[in-house]
Amino acid sequence: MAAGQRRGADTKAEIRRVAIELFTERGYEATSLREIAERLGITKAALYYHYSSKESIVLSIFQAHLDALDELVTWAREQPPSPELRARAVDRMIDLSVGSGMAAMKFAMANQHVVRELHPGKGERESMFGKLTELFDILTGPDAPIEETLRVRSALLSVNIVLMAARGLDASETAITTVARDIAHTLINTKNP
Amino acid sequence: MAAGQRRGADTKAEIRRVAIELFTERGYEATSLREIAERLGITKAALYYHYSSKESIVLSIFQAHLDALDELVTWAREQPPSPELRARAVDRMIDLSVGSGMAAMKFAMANQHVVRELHPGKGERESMFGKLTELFDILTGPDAPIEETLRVRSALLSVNIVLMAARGLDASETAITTVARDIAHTLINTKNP
Amino acid sequence: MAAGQRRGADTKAEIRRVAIELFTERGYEATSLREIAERLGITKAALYYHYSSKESIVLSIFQAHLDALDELVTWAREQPPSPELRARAVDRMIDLSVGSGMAAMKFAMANQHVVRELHPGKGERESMFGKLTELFDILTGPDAPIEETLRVRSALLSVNIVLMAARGLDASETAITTVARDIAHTLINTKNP
Amino acid sequence: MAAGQRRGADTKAEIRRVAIELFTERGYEATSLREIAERLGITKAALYYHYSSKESIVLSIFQAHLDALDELVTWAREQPPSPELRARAVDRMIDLSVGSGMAAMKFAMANQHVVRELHPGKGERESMFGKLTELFDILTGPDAPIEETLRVRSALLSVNIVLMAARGLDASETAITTVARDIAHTLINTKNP
DNA sequence: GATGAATGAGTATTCATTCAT
DNA sequence: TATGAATGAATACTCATTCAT
Repeated sequence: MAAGQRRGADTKAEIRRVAIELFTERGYEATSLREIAERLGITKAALYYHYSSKESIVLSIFQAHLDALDELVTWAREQPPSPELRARAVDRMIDLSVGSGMAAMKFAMANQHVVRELHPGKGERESMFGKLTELFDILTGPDAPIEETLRVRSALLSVNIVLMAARGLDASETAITTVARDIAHTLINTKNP
Repeated sequence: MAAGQRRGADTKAEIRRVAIELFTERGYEATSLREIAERLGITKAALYYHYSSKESIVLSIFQAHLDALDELVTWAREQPPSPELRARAVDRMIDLSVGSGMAAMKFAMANQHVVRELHPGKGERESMFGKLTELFDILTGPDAPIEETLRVRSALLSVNIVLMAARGLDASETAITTVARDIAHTLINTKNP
Repeated sequence: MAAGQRRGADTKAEIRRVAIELFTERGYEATSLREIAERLGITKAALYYHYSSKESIVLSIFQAHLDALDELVTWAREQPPSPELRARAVDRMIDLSVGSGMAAMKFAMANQHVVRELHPGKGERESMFGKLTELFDILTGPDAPIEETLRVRSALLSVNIVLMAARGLDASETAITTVARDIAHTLINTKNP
Repeated sequence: MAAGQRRGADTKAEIRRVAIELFTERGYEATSLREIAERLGITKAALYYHYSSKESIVLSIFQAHLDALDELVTWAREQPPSPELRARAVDRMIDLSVGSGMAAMKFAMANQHVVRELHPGKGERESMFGKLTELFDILTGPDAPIEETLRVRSALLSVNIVLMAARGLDASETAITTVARDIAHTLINTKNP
């Protein structure tokens, strides 16, 4: 009984925090809004006061990451094709995963099909995978040998693999990105044997 | 009239085929048994004739992969610690992903939390992640520097990253495993700079 | 800062106007207070400053109409039974539907079950249908043949049918009441063939 | 506990029966599927086994009526414009309201906005109001005086008014249609005074 | 080897309403 | 005169599962 503004803290941010945690741990569909609400000690209806849908929570988690990726793609598109472009792109890609980007990254890996269907803006190209693909294509032309293509793409995804490797290991964020950077640079500098 | 034995083909296998496809594309929870049944032109109840639960379908998809991993771990455990152990383990790991193993692999990546909770046998150690962790630990002792640990683990997971890189690219299985092998060996042979 | 007294116009009347419009078009239950508030550019809570409940909005729309009907019934009750009573009652009934009465009428037709449950005063007799029934009974005694009863009642409801007929036709209020009056008088002057 | 086919009777028809009753009495939105299920002694999920949505229940109630109206319109469209066309159309219109048509009619009056949004087939013209309008237009050309138009339309709707008049009166279906027919014919034969 | 009919527990979402500010 | 933040109860709908036939 009795409604009104009870919690002083930023409820919206709290929701995001708990949601990303549960979505990542147990999966998006396997996490119900009831669970999120319960864990926060609020009602489901309160969630809806702050977010208009389950999907909109995900979007709010992802928007910053998506924008950053966008900026990276735009930047890459404008670079003249040079031997160092790959190296710099790879570095910037890894930079996306620091701080809050890391959480977004983990969420994305744990919920690939959700991310795949997440078109925050208007069209197709707006999706995460659309943007990644564009970046891939900028760094390896269409007639590069498949092995090279795969290696360069893998370099850009190096954080992902290290993140998987780090599960259960409590490695610091620094350790993770350091190794990822290392791997990435190794990959783009290796020629096929 | 005369219901029963309609489809001569192996219905059980058909179910598995469709299920793995949908589970991988749209996610385990996001795929309902109704969808699987509809796509096969049978009823939900018929699914239950062949499989006792949704989870048991997943298990049937995974069992072979799990057994193979088990065998690999057992083998590794018995090897004397030698410099080539890592190389041979990495190769065997990649061998797990050929043929039907590849589908299992993809499913696992798309549904990590499902796999994490899948204990076909009795205890904790029986889970996929439990086994992987054991393998990890065999190849890098507990006092290896974190960077080395991460790199070796990443090597063992190289197929995963190449699989992610290959999305939308129609690379052949051979191309994928070749690159994965390449990456893996590069990783275990690189010393920290 | 400085919240409060923003809209000079009569907010209460504005609410009533929008509410009756939406209630009539989309139905009472199908119209949420959120929609009304949004269309007015105010908050739901503001609605509650002006009206104590959703039902009370309806009541405020209806009260005048109900009072007028009340007066008509009281008047009819006191008339000596004469051959012209029906004619005059029918005319007064149609007079109820001019001006703001027309909107109330349309609302009532579109939301019959809401009106049926609307007892602004105390008892049963206070409801719109209770009052109408009383009027019906005054004009046709209990032993009139059913056909006559139906015809007289229909005469009293003639505006309703013309209103239904006029949908999508932009007929003037005058045209509508003229035809209704016409029909009503025809009905009470026709004997069963 | 224990599922399976418990009720011998035609559950689908039972659902329709109870639904139309409640929808008409209390309104479509004001009637929940829970209420319908409870009154039938089944679960909500059982409703969904038989009908795919709340709307589809309404459609199943309405389809026959809609088809009959369609046939009437088609017939009217093909008739040569003759003085008797109106009379015959009006009669056929009233015929639509006998038997199960009467229930559909009552439902339609009590839930006008639901019916208005019910497009069972493809386009706009498929809606109940679209069809009615077409019939209206066939019987009164576009340049008929508004009074005549209203009167003819009212004639076609005569059952509706008598139905409203009959509320609380337990008049037989025959009495209702007889009076409606009477009124209708009176209306189309009256010239403006 | 399969189906038709059902269930119980759950899901995301919406609504009218409240109240401290 | 209003609003921001919340609630409790409901809603339509879906899902994995069951079992008699």
